[in-house]
Amino acid sequence: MEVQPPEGRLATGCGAREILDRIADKWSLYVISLLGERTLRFTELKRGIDGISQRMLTVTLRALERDGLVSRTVYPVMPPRVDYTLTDLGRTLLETVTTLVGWADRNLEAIEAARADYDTRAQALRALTEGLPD
Amino acid sequence: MEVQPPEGRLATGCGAREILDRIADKWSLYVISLLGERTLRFTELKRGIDGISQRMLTVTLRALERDGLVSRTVYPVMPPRVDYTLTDLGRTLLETVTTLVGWADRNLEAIEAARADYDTRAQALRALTEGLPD
DNA sequence: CAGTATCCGAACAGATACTG
DNA sequence: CAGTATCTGTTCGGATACTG
Repeated sequence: MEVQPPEGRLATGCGAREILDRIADKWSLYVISLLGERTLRFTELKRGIDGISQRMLTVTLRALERDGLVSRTVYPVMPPRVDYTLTDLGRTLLETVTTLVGWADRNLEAIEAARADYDTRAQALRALTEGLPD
Repeated sequence: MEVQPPEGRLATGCGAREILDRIADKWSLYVISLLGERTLRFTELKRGIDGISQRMLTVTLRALERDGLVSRTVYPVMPPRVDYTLTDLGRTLLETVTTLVGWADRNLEAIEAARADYDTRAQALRALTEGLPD
């Protein structure tokens, strides 16, 4: 993978925005992270992603499959068995996604502190404005 | 920043999910990317992010400010002037975000090809199923 | 097990009008 | 310039019921 000289600044105007919106949502990030470790079945993914509903997992997996990031293998057995794994393209995303997820994990407290601080200030400001004439 | 041994697997269950959902949306990513280059004013950001509405830019900036990723400086002049810049915390996100945005940019075509392929297969499958008895 | 289908409330996001 | 406020259509996403 070489450097892309003609890129330079962000292509905010082009179709990259739509792509980003697809892959950079919380469920997709977690699916990619988990599949980065190994191939998983539907239920394993569901158990691995706390709080995801069956519907959202299905929707997310279909979108990732459509985008060519995840491949889906159906075994015609009873009970059914479906394996999900990252494609080569999907694997090129893995490092970035892992970094991002790790960042969120490490900076959880800092962000929550910032929020508490912001909320306190906002409330203090509101108290000052309270009952003031227009 | 040292390695975090107790992390190990993904903390999918904890509050990191909510954090990810906040920062990993298309507008936040673009705002962070742009502010990574330099401090910008509201209108400069708006012009730099193609397709964002005034409302969404405001909402996004407020959220990023609340999370302690972006700082907002108001100059009490007329006409008003407000500068937005990344905080130290925000700057720790920059490299990852830049990588992600760059990835989306570079792989636009591959993804669109995958989609076209998927859609073709889906349609072919539907054609086979067409009019079949239950 | 691995889904699909449907319903429905909640959150999101654009358009528009107004303001210090 | 840099917003806020409001209204409204759209999408998201959970709950539930059903299936090969």
